[in-house]
This record gives sequence, C-alpha cells and structure tokens, in this order.
Amino acid sequence: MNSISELQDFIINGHKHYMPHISIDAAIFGYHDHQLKILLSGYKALGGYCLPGGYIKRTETLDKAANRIVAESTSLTDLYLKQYKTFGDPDRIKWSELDFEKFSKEIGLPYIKDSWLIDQTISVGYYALTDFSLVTPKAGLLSDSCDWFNIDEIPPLLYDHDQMVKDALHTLRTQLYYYPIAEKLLPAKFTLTEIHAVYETLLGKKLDIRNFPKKLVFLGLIKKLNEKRNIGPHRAPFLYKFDLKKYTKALETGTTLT
Amino acid sequence: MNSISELQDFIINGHKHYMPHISIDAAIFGYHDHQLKILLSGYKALGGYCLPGGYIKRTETLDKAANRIVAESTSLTDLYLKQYKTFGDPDRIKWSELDFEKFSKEIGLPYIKDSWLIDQTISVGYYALTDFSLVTPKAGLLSDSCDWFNIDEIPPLLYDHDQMVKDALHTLRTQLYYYPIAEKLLPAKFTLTEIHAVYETLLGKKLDIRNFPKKLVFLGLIKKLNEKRNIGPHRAPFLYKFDLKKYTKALETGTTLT
DNA sequence: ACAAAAGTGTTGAGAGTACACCCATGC
DNA sequence: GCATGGGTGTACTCTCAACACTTTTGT
Repeated sequence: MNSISELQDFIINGHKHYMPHISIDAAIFGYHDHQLKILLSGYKALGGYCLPGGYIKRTETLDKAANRIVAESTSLTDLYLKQYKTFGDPDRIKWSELDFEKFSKEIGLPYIKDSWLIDQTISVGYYALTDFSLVTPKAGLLSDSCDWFNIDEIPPLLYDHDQMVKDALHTLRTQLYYYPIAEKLLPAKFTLTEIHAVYETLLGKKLDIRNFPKKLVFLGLIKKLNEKRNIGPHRAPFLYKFDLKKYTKALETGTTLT
Repeated sequence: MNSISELQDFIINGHKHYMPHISIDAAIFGYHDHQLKILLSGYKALGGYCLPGGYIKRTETLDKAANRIVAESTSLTDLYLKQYKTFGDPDRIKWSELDFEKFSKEIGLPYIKDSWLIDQTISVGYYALTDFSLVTPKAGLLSDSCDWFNIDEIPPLLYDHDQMVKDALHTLRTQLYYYPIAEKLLPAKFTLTEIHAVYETLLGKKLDIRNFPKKLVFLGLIKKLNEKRNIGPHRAPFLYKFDLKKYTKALETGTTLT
C-alpha cells in the first residue's frame, strides 16, 4: 500500500482527475511452462480478492486507462489488452456509506463523508495475457497485495468478479485463433512445441500435434522461418514467428459470410 | 419534446436517479421488405442526429436500462438487445459549460451551473433489430425527433456515433448466423423467401438461394415445418420456424476449437 | 398454356480430423 | 546405439461455393 497521504488525497480529490462511477477491471492471465494463472489483488479491509482495477482519468481513452491500470500492478507496459464486456448490475458493488466508513477505519484514515468512491460503479472489463515469470506483481494504491493464482485454484472473488473471470476466459479462448493474444507469451522466434504448449494450456485441452501447425500456418497466424534452434542433445527444431500482418488484415474485414 | 418542467427537473435532479458520466446508446436497425434502416434522434439545439440514448437509473441493470431507453423512443418492449462495445474516448463528447449554456438557451431553460450532464460521458453501445413498419418512433426527453433513416443515407452523426453505427452493423452482421437476431423480424412461421430477403438485406449482398436453406438448417437455426402457406396463384411455399433451442445451446458452449 | 414463384441436386475444392512412424542429435 | 524430443503425410469426411432446371398453382 502506498503512503497514507497519497491515499487520502486520492479519496478526497480523486474525482477531479478520475471519473466517478466507472472503473476498469483487468483479467490478466499469465502463462508459463504449461501453467495458466491469473493476477488477483488482495484487499485486507474487504477480506478478499478482486481483479486488479482502477479508475479512468478524465484525459484518457479507455484503452489507455486499462494499460495504465495494469502497469500499476505489474510494471508491464506493452500488453495486448482487449475490452470484452461492460458490467453494470446495480448490486454488483455494494459500497454503502457504512462500508466505506469501515473501510476508512481499516486503512487508518478518517472517514470522509460523501466520497466519490461511494455508490455504484460500472466496470469495463479488459483482458490480457502475459508471461507470469516476467512479471513482479505489486500492490496498487488501494490494494494490499497482488499475486498470481493458478486458474483452477481461484478463491471466491468479491463482487461479480467470478463472472468477470469466467467471461474473460471464455472470450480469450474464443479469440485465440483470431487475434495476436498469445504473442507476448513467446519470444519473437519460437518452436512449434512451445506454441503448442501455450495453446493446449490456454484452451485446457489436448491439440493434435500434427494438425496444429497446419491450422496455424493456414490461418496465417504464424510463419515458418528458415532457422533452427540448437537445443542440446536433440534434433534442432525449426523456428516460427507470428505473422501480424495477416491478423490485422483479418480484423478489418471481419468475418465474412457467403 | 416533453414538458419544460419535466426537462428542468431532469437537468436539476437527474443525478439522484441516474448515474452521471455513463450513458447507453442504442443502434436500432429496422428491416422491412428489403430495406434496412436505422433509428436516429434529432437534436435541434445541437444541430444534428445521434443514436437514441439515455442514462442508467441507479436501480437498473445495463440490459434493463437499454430496454427502457429503447422503449422510450419506440414503444417496443421485447427487443433482443445486445451489448457490443463501450466507447470512452475523452473527446468523444465535448459538452463544456459553454455548450451547455448555449443548449439551455436553445431549449428555453435558464442555465444551471454545474449540471451533472456536463463533462465527459462513457457510453455503452447496444444494438437490436426490429421491423420498422411496426414501430412509431417518438422523440425522447431531450431530443426533438426520432425517425428511420435508410442505412446508406445516414447523415453525418454527432460525436462518435458514426463509429458506433459502423461497429454495431459489423457486430450484427458477424453474429447473424449465431444469435437469434433476426427472430423479431419474421412471423413465427415464415417462408424461405422471406428469411432469405432478410439475410440478403442485412448483409448487403446476394446469397445463393440454393445454398442458403441448407446452411441455415445445417446450423440448426431454422426448422422446416410440415405446413405450407397459400399465396394465391403460385406454388405454396413450405413454412419454417426458428429453432431457438439450438441457438441457446451453442451460446453456452461457445466456439469450441480442436 | 402461361406467368409467377418455389424448390431442389451435383460436383469440385478446400478444411478438419484422425492416426503412427521416421529423423536428428549428443552422449 | 539409444534415449529424447522434433517433425511429418495420407485418407476420409464434411462443409462450402458454384451452377440451371423442374414443379406447382391460379387464371
């Protein structure tokens, strides 16, 4: 947690710089070596975990805000963040004055009436994917911790964040063949075995190793290079790279139907 | 436009019932007899057209708010409204105090300082499809008119609403084979010719009449019935109906990939 | 019998799926 | 020469796209 004075300023003056009632929550998935994790922020005062989130500055686009918010909990700056859904049920976040008073006490601040943080909040959901071994999570302004959790060992989350994770994962899996989501997970040049492991782990199922490269090359996602990597005692595998030109072209035209 | 007192109350007290900084804008597409239109609200004071929109009550879910807002400009209550994207660039709506003062003057109201309507607004985009011959558009609280426009005769819209329409239409077209979007356009039992015309018009291109029914039946969207309709001097066509069970099943499982 | 609309069948090309064996390398 | 991991090819099925003629019905 940051300094008390910084926090106090945020609570008192935040509405001058941030828009009230609207937040961004980010489902950051982390892959490494056959493992899929997700980044969760812990809030002692609230007694639970959430997706890392934050408010939108009045000068920012949504995408920029999402990037900044993620950078604040990960120090990552070039993620491929994608908006997937906006959540706005009136009971999704129930911060009453009472809760806020309690919260203020917990974090050792005087209770400030009519804070801009009170009241319901609509949240724009973003997701991204990164290599969790390269990330040192850090707590945000309001949160006490930020850590990687295995995707199938997620504790029950606060508010509607369970649903957010579920929707984000579903979107991620659906879009894995159409957007360069996995690009940040792999080195610029990678082997089939590596990307195969990524896709199997993300989708949570086995993919036939013989059909897999055919499909990806056919879709234009990856390109075979004329280089091999030396991996010691075994046959040297060919290297591949993402072919982002084709991705973006496909994005513009959209799905076409006869 | 509604009564001045109602409007004044909305401007002064709206923030008690509605959330500031967040709106919903709806791209309502209308089909009838080979024509595709879109519903636009006219604002004299702003000198232009927008998608019909509104604010979210503090007690509503987003979906409910979208339905209410649409009902306010169409009297339609059972649309299949779908959230497609949230728009939040800081310069997308530039209502400064000055603009608002001018607007107040135009509509014949005293200028109210620090209105909750000032300031930037993030907007959640929804779209839907209906039969425009069944709809009598009506102006909303703030707008002066509401009318159907042919899809290729849309005037340049205010703010970023051109982009909103473009994105909505793209989403609509992409999802036409996977969600029951067109269901409200056709009677419960319809002929191939009818649904064929709908799909051609919505997608803006010719669809081979011989392949078309094969595809729709294969996807499980429609089901052939054992009935015909008498259409006078011609061969009686078979009737079909939407098979919503399969739709919803497909929705839950999501796109699965090998 | 004719005008108007409905309906249908085949073929070739390309993508998806399932399946099992050989290759290269370092020790 | 063997252990380890890398890499590929074929056959079947299914979907997609392109294409034009026959059937029904009322007048």
